[in-house]
Amino acid sequence: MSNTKPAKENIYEIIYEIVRTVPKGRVTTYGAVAAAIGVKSGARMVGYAMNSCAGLKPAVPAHRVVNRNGMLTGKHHFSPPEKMEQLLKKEGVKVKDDIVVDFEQLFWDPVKELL
DNA sequence: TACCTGACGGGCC
DNA sequence: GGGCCCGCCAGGT
Repeated sequence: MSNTKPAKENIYEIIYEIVRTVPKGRVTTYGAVAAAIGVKSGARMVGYAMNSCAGLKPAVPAHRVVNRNGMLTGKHHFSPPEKMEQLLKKEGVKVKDDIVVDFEQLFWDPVKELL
């Protein structure tokens, strides 16, 4: 059937695809990705998907995904956790105190781009 | 099988 | 203006 909504089995793949669509030097939020997949208030699910993307190929730039406050809440899930801010800094994103500097300026809305 | 936790967000008091 | 609570979905124990 013309399922306008993808099977929940693809939800994770959709999330990974969107996260991979984030350009280098930019960052997005869980809520933005959740809204992009059509799951409102599903930010939790997005974060959970990130945890499942560890060691997944192709690699998902989960380090470009931060919470609404621009804080690297999921850095503790990296190995080592410093890898997250290291990658961000390496891409030109300034991170201080586990928070993305000028986050709103580097914020990249997948919904806006996908539209 | 059922309960609880978990990378969050938003609304309400 | 700040703090607290609830809601979402899935996976693990």
